[in-house]
Amino acid sequence: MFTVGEFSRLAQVSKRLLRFYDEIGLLTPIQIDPSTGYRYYHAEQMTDLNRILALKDLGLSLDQIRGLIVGQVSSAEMQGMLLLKKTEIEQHLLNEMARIRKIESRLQAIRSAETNAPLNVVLKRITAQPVLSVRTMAETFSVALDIFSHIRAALPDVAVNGALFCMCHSETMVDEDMDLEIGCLTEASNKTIVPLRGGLHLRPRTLPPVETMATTVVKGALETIHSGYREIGVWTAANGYRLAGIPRELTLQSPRKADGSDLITEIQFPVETL
Amino acid sequence: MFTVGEFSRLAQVSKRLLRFYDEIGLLTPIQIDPSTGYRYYHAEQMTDLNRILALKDLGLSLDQIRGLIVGQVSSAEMQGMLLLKKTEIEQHLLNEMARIRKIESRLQAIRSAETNAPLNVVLKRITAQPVLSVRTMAETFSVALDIFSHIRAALPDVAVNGALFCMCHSETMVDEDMDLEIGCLTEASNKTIVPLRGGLHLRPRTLPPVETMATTVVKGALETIHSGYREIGVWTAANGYRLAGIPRELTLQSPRKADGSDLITEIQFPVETL
DNA sequence: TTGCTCCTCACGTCACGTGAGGTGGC
DNA sequence: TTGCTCCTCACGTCACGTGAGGTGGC
Repeated sequence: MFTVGEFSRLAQVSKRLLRFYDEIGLLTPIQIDPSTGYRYYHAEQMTDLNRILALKDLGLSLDQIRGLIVGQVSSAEMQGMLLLKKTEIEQHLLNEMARIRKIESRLQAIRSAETNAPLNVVLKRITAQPVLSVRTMAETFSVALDIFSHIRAALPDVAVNGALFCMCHSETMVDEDMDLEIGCLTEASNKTIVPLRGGLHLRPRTLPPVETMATTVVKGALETIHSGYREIGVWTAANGYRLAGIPRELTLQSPRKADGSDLITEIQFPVETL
Repeated sequence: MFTVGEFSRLAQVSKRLLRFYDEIGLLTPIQIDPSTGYRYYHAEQMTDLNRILALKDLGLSLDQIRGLIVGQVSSAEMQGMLLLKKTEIEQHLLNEMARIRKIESRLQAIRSAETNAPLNVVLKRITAQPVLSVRTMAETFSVALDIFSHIRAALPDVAVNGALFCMCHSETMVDEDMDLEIGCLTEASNKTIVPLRGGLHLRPRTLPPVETMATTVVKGALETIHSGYREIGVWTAANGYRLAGIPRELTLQSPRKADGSDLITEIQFPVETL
């Protein structure tokens, strides 16, 4: 029979841990003095404690361990739990390795540039986006700009909220004869069709969700937006990803200055791991 | 200018996160309505948020990130933090891989035995142990048993507390001509020398700490204790460790029955990773 | 009026660590 | 009496998630 202090020293765990396991009913001392509340442990309980510690070491939660101790679990269920835990840890390992790659690419960037460059690219999971949009062929870039202003004219409040977007469905990234989709974010319930100047119509649609988007925010006129694409390209290569799909450009702030230098755009590019 | 709801949708994060980052001063909206408390975010703040998310993605804590944002950190310091984080994660990876090996060996044990065998072996870090001990050559096993009973006679209270231990310093694990160290755990302040029957003396000493001990608890007479050693041997091999040093046997409960079947012993075996 | 968004508490999460404040036996 | 152990609260950790309960504008 050992007191908490003795038992904790022999087991090389903290007294607090023993009291805590008593409190949550994981390991109750065989005897508790009713007047003083002193806990007394028996030598055989070391086996129980070891079992708990071993299961904890496998990564199971105390709740799961209690389940194993009280309700007898079949070996099949035990296998299931362990397999589940194993895949969980394996997934975790992959994430951690990706994290290391990111850190390394960051370190590389610091060393090569000797500057604390802004850290712009972030991975995000993007949910399905209800939009009102129009898809059309644009021979030149100014056609796209015209459609933008037509939308702003038709939906003045949207122009303020800055939820316009643009996608280029063309395979090649040329600046002429582009298959463009242009529109604005909306709610799922909005099913209206909005006519635009020039005979085009905004129609309701839902952009599919994307598991991993590499995103970055660019401030400046449309002509400078390629810098954002370059940044995403460099980042994905350095971090073990590859571009996978067509990008979206999201206007966070429409320009008010004549030169468009106060435009703020978020670029979203689907990526996948190599 | 966006409200929390709009900004959270655009950024694909929760509103709670934005309010929380405001609360802890990580990302304050550029404007807060004094009467309603409504938060308003500017499009440019998306860049700040992205920076925070990117740093978080590297594994930095919000506290560290705030440090980076408020007090400008030099690129050298940044490198230091990232390198530290990287080694931290690498260590973590090793631990997780060891955990997977343990799970696999557990699964193997379940499948081969088709039984939910007791899970006995636990790794522990053992601190330095102040002891009173005697070291001597024992020709036969019964000499060791005699020394045990001499110690119990000299220190009756220790016999109750069950803190006797035994180590075999001999290289080979034969049962004759063993270089034995036998004694009991004590406090660091205890510097007494205890004479035993037979002319031997217990002297104060400190057993060195051991980083990783594979430990198991065995109930039964001394003759059955080899089962514990076998268990540790199998376990270490299956989990990617190797025996490294001399084991300790710790008596958790001295036998009171004549056949010694109520003896409870903990075996501690130093191990290291392969 | 109904529905929608906004707000501020404030508890819950997970497995304990760390005092605070008090007691009992040598 | 001093020192040591034991006890029971109860807060802190980390980064939010999740209601509860109430408000303001269409």
